Amino acid sequence: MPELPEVETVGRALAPHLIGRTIHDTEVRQTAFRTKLDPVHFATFFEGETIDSWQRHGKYLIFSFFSGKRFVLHLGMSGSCRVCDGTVDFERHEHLAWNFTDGSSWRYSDIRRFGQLFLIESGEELPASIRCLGPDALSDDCSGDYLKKRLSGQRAEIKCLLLNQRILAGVGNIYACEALWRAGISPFAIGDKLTKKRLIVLVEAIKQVLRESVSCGGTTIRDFRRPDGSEGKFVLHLDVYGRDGEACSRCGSSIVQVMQHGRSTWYCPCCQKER
DNA sequence: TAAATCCTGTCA
DNA sequence: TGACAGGATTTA
Repeated sequence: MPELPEVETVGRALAPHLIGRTIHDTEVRQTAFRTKLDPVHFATFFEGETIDSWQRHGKYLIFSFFSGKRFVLHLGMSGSCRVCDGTVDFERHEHLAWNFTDGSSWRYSDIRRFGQLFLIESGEELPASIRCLGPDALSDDCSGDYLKKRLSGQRAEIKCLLLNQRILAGVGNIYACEALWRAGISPFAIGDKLTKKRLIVLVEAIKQVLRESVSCGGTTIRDFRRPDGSEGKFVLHLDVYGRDGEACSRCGSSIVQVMQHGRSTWYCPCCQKER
């Protein structure tokens, strides 16, 4: 699913259609997501609420209402949103709708239903899973200094550590592979053993690849769609992800795919070094 | 720290 | 038909 650039793309595209709009009612066609949804609570929570602002932390979108309530959405592996006219037919995996008083409708579809939705009352704190997130990967708090301290004593491989949202929020499988390639760091390097100098390079690579992807509207591998239905174009700029057998664009060696703790990793064995 | 799990779809 | 898919949590 959506990693940081895809979530940012969704938030930016939705914002003009949501901010300042008032929800008239909702439709719930499916309740079984990662977080089970109570349709009655869902309906009463949103009715009459007007959206004030949105923000993103890692892969989570947080919508705030003027009332002080908040709605947190995580797109899981296959979640996507669109805004359409309220009279438009639901698509096969379109499970939720927020119908605005102006006749438009915000739809949420999620093929695999791994999405998470949290309804936060005014004054209530965010769920622990969000409070425990590491700094957003694009924020100033994400620095070589921070990573050096945070990875101290971490004996896992750096690829796996980058996927840990409690360390850094927003990086997923695609951008972990891409950032490590850009930084010339092996996915098998042990977190604790990376020098501060190399972590500074890594942080810059992470931010660079994320920013470039945001400017391309994210990466579409298969499911991801921007709210206007278009695909994320960063797929054209991937150097290693999904490119096993192809030549490394830096050194010409063959890109290799391996399974690393249950997730695919693509890397160049020649120019990505453990030390 | 690793594997299993939630679910549907696609590809080899 | 089985393996795998952009994720995160629970369990062993």
